[in-house]
Amino acid sequence: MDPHLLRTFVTVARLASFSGAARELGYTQSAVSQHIAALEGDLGLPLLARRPVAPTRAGERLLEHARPLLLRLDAARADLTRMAAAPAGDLTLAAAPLAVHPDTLAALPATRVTLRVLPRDEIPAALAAGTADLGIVDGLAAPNDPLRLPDVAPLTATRVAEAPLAVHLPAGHPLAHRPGLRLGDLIDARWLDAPAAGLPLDRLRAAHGTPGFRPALRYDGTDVRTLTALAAAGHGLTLLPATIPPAPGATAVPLTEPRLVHRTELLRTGEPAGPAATVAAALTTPPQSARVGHPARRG
Amino acid sequence: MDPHLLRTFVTVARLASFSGAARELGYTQSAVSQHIAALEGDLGLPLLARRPVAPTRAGERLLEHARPLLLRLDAARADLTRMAAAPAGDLTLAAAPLAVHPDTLAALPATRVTLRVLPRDEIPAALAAGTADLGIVDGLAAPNDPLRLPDVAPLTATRVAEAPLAVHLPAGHPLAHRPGLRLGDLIDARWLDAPAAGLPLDRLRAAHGTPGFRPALRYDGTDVRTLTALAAAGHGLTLLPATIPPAPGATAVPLTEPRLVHRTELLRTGEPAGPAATVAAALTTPPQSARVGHPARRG
DNA sequence: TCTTCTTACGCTCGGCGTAAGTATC
DNA sequence: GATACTTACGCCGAGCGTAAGAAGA
Repeated sequence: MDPHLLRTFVTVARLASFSGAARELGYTQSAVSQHIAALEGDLGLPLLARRPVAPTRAGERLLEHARPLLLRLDAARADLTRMAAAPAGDLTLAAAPLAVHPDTLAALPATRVTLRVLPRDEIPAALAAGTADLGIVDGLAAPNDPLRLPDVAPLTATRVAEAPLAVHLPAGHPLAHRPGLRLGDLIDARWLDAPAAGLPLDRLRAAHGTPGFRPALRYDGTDVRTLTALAAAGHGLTLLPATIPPAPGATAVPLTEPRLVHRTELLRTGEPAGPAATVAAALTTPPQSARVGHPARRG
Repeated sequence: MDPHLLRTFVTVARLASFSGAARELGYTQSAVSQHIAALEGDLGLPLLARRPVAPTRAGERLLEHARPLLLRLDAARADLTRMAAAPAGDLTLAAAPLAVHPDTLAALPATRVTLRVLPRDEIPAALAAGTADLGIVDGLAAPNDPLRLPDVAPLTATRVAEAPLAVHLPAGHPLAHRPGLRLGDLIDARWLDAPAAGLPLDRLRAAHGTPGFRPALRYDGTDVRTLTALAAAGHGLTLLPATIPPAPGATAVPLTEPRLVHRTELLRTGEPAGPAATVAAALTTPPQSARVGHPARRG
């Protein structure tokens, strides 16, 4: 269960080739073969079928363990070496598209800050890898509930804001003139599938406890204006924080049921220091802090 | 970043002693010293202060990474070796106290099942370690929201049931005759702190977004009847699923605000097989399934 | 001075590469 | 017979223990 062996195993499984993995990792074919043999011997299970190379059931299972394990291992190393590199003075902030909001932008100092907009899922990894010093993530949540975040490293999350939600519909839509909408009214509609820029449809399904919310057009970019424009053009509905204005030709109708909010949280690794601390303080109204990324996180 | 080195580091930090760690791990003092030196050299950071032995800031940070990492590594090994040990025929089910409900018990076959009641936090680890074949966990959640679970291994969670909530108060309590209660009415009350048997107070604070819910008596056991008895005796309030009858001398008043439910989920590792599959099927109404324990879990 | 961590040094064994072997297409 | 994984074997270095050294109580 040496990480080197696991890394080799994951690579072999991904490339479905021993020799390919050897090339990629800078080993000889022989070494890769020995790695896999060592793992299989250690666990007492065949992990890979040869010719063609494909994981066995046990191998599949090991992959599910190994991938997040290696991710966390890399994150740990990156986090620590970054600590050694010391405060650089400049600050990089990784933000989810919907988390970029006038209020948050106002809290930033004018200079020495780099703002990077990333899909929300990649933000914890960016923090863990040291690509960013602070992160702003967002998501759907019950009021005052913390967000659920991928667990790649020990991160501290602090509430920044919560906003009500609204559904963007083209002006001609039959429901466009309602004062408010329930999610249940919209299960059968076609929805824009924009997990990077907008809110993932899975979260809607989970919130309502049904399948449905069928995807229409998919958009993988991170541009929110594109998303509102697509909604205005009738390519599908989208649920956004009420702070986002609808594009011309569209209406934003408040969501009344269930009681969900669009929540944004500030994410940081360990204790913030230097310029990160000031920005973090500016972004967060008193506390609402909870540690995430740990079994004992609700302690 | 070899796991052996990490394990040594964690042990040294825990015992605050190189020689103690050496004894516990079966190394010589010298080897432990070399392990720590190797880690510090690799990361370029001092991790431990000597004399007295205590982690530095970087060391603290590494501990936060290393502990869950080693936990997952052990879980992976245990999971795989258990896979090798093959289906034993007998079935062990690890359940959180509040998850033991007549309905769930009715779904169990009469024989060849061992039921172990554990604190809810230990159940994922028990599954990962192979101490149990299936788990039943519970918690507070918004309706149709999945539970948040510690992330020690790739586990599959399936909804079993959701129940409304009720506050148990002694019969003489001023609020005991209300038809329903809001959580906000009870912030300043004294609460039973029983994280193993009942619901952790932290979850109440998170749900209501305030501190408060001050702990009165703490109870660390897993016996629900003890908990209801303590509430009846006036040692503090407690929030329980409405399916749990109050003890004599207490009343259970439904919780109306916020809209939370007591949710129970079935937990299993990988694909269920053998007797575990039948029990799993009996416990779960159609699907409501979501994978947990993975960065990509909301994919 | 005693305890505890560090450093020096030699040995062993794990793990890599080279090269020969074997199985599958 | 070509390709791709396995096995044999020798070499090097990582990592352990023994033992001597240094530093704090």
